[in-house]
Order: sequence, then C-alpha cells, then structure tokens
Amino acid sequence: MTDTRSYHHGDLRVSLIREALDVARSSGPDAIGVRELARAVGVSPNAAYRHFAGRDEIIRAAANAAQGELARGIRASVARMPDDLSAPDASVQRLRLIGLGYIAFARAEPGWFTLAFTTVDDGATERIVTLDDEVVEPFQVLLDALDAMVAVGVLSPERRAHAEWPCWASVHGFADIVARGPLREQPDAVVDALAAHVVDTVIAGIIG
Amino acid sequence: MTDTRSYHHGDLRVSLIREALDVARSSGPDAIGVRELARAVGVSPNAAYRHFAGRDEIIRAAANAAQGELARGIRASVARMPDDLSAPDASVQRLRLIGLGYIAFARAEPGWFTLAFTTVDDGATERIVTLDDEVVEPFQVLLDALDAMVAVGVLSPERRAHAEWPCWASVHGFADIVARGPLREQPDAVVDALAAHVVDTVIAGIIG
DNA sequence: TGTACATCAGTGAACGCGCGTTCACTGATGTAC
DNA sequence: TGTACATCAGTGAACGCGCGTTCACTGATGTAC
Repeated sequence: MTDTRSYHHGDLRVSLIREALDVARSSGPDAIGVRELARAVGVSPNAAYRHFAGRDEIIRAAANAAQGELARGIRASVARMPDDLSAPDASVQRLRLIGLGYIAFARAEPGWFTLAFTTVDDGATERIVTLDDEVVEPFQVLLDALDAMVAVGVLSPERRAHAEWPCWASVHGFADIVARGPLREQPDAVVDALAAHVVDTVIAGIIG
Repeated sequence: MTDTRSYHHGDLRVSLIREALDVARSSGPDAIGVRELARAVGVSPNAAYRHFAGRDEIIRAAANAAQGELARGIRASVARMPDDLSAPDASVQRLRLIGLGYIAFARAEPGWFTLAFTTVDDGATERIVTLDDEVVEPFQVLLDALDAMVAVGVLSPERRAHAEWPCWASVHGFADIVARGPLREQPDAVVDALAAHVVDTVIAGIIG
C-alpha cells in the first residue's frame, strides 16, 4: 500500500484503476471520483490527468477491468466441470456453467458487475457500432461455447443462429435482478435454485 | 406549467414527482436532484422537505411512478392482441406481448426503465424481504399471464412453477442490453428481430 | 357572518462540503555526446 | 565516465460550481365559536 518512492509513483495508471475497482466493489461505479482515487493512492488530484483525459476515461478503463474480472469468474466456474462427460454432454454443461458463473459473479460482486455493464458516452455521437466492435471478453466465451455445441452436434446451425442473445439476455437479466433488484436479499439457496432453473430453461429453449 | 397561485402551490408533491420523471427521462435517475426539481417547479429548495424526507425518498417515489409507466407500456402492447385467437393461442400471445412490451418500453424510454429498476437502500438493514413484498405492478401482470396459461391448459402446473423467473430474467436482460448496453445504437429492425427471438426462445423453454 | 387562532406550506439565508478541472510550477529521469 | 539538457511525472493552489440539508421565519388557509 505505502510505496516509499516519492514523486515518481511507478505505475500510477495501474494503481488508479486498481483503486477504482476497489471503490466500485464496495460502493458502486458512481462512487468513483478523481480526487478520491488520487487521495487513496497518495497523489495530488491533478496527477491523474497525466494518465487519463478525465473521470469518464478512468471509469471506462475500470469498466474494462471489471469485465476482465467477470471473465475470470466465468472461467473459474467452467473449470469446475467434471471431466468424465461425453463430448456432447460436456458442451452443454459448459454452457450451463458459463451462465451460472455469470450469475454467481453478479451476486458475489454486485459493484463490479454493475461497473462492468456501465457505459459512459464518449463524445462520438452518431457513430454506427457494429455488434462485433463491442465484443467483450465474457461475451466471446459465450460465443465460443455455442460454436462448440454446433461442432459436437448438440445444436443445429439453424438453432445456433443468434442463440447468444437469449442466452446472454436471460443470464444477464437474472444477474441484474440478483445484483441490484428484488432478489438481492434472498438466501443463497433460493437464488441458486432459481438461477439453475433460469439457465436450464433457456438451454431447453435453444436446443429445442 | 406556470401556475399563478403563489405561496401555496397546490400539489407540490405530485409536481415534484412529475418533474423527477422528466429529468430521469432525459438524463437518467442520477440526474434527479432536490434543488433542480425545486427550481423547475418554481419553489424554494427546502419546500421539497415538506413532502419528502429527503432526496432518496423522492427517487423512490419517482421509481414507483416509472414502474407505473412501464406497466402502462406493457398494457398498451398487450392491447394490440388480435381478437380472433383461440383461448390457448391467446394466452401464449399475451405472454409474448408482455415481453415485447417490456423491451419496447426500455428501448423507447431508457431513462424511465433505468429509474424503474433503481432501488435506494432505506436504512432498514437486515430486513428479510419475502418475494411477495416486492411484487410490483409489471411483475404482477406477468404472474397473471402465466396463471392464465395454466387455466387454459397450455402450461402444466409443474412447468408453471417458477416460470416467472426465466421469463422476467430474459426479457429484463434483453431490455437492459437494449437500454444501457451494446445494443443501444442498433437500428430498430435488428433489435426487434432479436427481441422476438429472445421472447420466443424462453417461451419455448417454459412450454417445453 | 365575523373574528381569533392553530396549523400548514411555503421562504430566505446559510452551512459545510466535495467535486472535476486548469494553471503555472518543479523534481526526477534518461539520453546524447 | 561525466555532464547538459530535453522530457516526463509529479505538486500546490485555485476556480467555479452545485449539491443536500437545516434554521428561524412568514404568508395563507380553514376551523371553532
């Protein structure tokens, strides 16, 4: 925490982002402030402007980091997959675990989850965004899992088309309900059961 | 807008909430501020405290109003149902329209949608919330639609159990993606097609 | 019908605060010769 | 190997701002007799 190096900090950019994650974790993205971060890191407020154009850019960077954490959470969940499954079963189980990991992350780290989904408009109005522009780490994991299901024959190419949206939507929606909505205060057992039900229902819907 | 009555405003409480909705509509819930509302309504800042305990209470009231707007949007969507359907078909179509209405509202009014899902913690920590405590207008519409499907024989009681969660989660998630996430800037045609796909997929999942 | 008075719904001024950002600056670092 | 100097990464002070909330108050309303 206390770095004895004076004046030149070492890696202020990284420290600020790390601190932003810390703040968001406990108080949500809105609590991230330039002065507060600088204070926590032990640097004058304006030093931050050496590394970021302004507050929004810090938040964007932190949001990116939060997406990385989310991806980590999902990967950790996937890692819990039993290794004695047939290839088709494994591909479905993988999709399940991705969904459950996403939800578990939102529940365990609501602040990070909210941050990961935060977008601050940069001045660029009118820009046309292709979907692919915004493909972000956790989403890519989902796409790959669905492709794998096709490769292994569990999912027909027709049913594969756009299947990422029902998957993402339902899991994201439940995660949001769990992180910020009415299920926030429910006991884990209830939430876990409902989460499994949500995930299994969508999978049934896409597989047909 | 301009009320000539001086001093006694008439219905300040309602005016403040209405103004809060206006602000949230264009700038999101975070932009709601006591002073700004008072200014817009033409009243001194502290007058608001005659009607609300503080900013949080105003936001809670406004969130409630936004939920009402959401319910209106859903009802408007449901009203578009053709009247020549068989009872079973109608019950399914009703569920579809609820989902599509929810999504359409989020897309048309992202500020209100965000506000409707905003919760500010009141001091009451540790409170155990039963699910039923929080049943809110739009959610009730969903529950009723599912019950009607059972009544009409489209949905078995076993499949009915907890079906509200996959439904709400997927629709809410897609709405969030559309209102605040990466699909914000996509053309309507794309969004509409994906929305329909999302809704149809969950319905397939719950009906089996 | 008229008046006294309690109650209600506002006002005006101030408190204390922390924010994002910019300015002109200085201390530290590293590179060229 | 030593020194000059450009560059980089910080500092200190200030600007201007708007916020939420509280205090002691006053103007308007309605009710009892």
